[in-house]
Amino acid sequence: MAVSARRGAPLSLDEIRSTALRLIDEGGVEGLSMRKLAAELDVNPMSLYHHVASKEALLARICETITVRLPLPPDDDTPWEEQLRALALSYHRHAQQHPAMWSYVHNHPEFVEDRQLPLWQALYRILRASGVPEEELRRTSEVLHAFVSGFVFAETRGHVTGAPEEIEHTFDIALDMIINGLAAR
Amino acid sequence: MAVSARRGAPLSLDEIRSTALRLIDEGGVEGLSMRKLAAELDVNPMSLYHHVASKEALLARICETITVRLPLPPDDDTPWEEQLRALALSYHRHAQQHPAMWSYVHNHPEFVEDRQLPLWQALYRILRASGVPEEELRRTSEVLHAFVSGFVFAETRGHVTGAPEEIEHTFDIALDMIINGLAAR
DNA sequence: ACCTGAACACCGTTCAAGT
DNA sequence: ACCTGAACACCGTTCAAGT
Repeated sequence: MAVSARRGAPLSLDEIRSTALRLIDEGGVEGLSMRKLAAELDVNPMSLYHHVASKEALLARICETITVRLPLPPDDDTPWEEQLRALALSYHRHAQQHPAMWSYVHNHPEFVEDRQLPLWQALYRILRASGVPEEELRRTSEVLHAFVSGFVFAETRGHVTGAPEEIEHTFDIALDMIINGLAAR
Repeated sequence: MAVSARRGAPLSLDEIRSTALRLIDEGGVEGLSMRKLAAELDVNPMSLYHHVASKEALLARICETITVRLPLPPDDDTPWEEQLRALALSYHRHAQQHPAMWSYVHNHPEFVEDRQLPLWQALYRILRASGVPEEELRRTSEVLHAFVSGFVFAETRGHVTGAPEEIEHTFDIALDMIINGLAAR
């Protein structure tokens, strides 16, 4: 039987992951170290490596979990403009909840590039509804994602100025530009 | 007189800066360490701190120099659409020359947020020509910058797929969307 | 004025050993 | 099976000492 030096339950991947996300929310990704995480879990640093191959692998796991949690607009018959807006707003809101982790995702798009992810499937569906031809879906979705995540990232970094309502308004303007640009295609 | 352990000329800020930029071009910002930089300059790591307050301060200096080097479209009477396109293309080309450093700038927009910088002055001028009212200049320029640098960053991170010509085409589409979105305002 | 060596307080991770 | 301690190869930076 494993001897836990700290409490009854043994260390679990889930516990590692959620504690790491909390520390990241509090102090940024650069503030997370395997040693601090272990201390927070009241465990030897090396114990973590029994559940996770490396720090990078742990961050990849966290990327997965927050990406999967992103709420998506329902597939109903509301106009595509509204659905696209809803998707972008959901992304925005979710990023504001975990800004440091979304910055990390933004810096490591490889963790989110799988086109089978619900995020991309939803975006494809909405773009099809807007009239984007099948062979342009990939390209157009890449552009839109770059725009939205670029904006959200800039906001996270304090590069969008003004009071909160003003920033909200700026985000609306950004969305209008995207939607107008798509419609004028 | 200072005793240089390595050669005739004493260490200079310029030499530190250009060598650091070269190392960053070769191995990314995360591949740069003060110790490696010192080794490359054939100098004791601590000598660097006589010319630069910290690693962060050095990176800030490098941000400045590459930002200033960005070529800007001339202030002539070509249509605003063309000038905006030229500015974005210049940004794009310049970022491709120093991708790692531009990624760093993207992650640290505070080094580039001074509105007196030629980059912003040029963008303001072009947006005025496009009919954006004075009180919307800041907001609109923030959105455009977020879009363009978001796209360029995604490309740098390999998140825009396809052969080089195809990526070029995707960038064109992105610019069309921005210009159409602006024109439809 | 400019440079240096030793030292401090951190990292991520390997490896052999414990239960 | 799970956990640990010591150790390795790195960091950025402070500080006192050299010329």
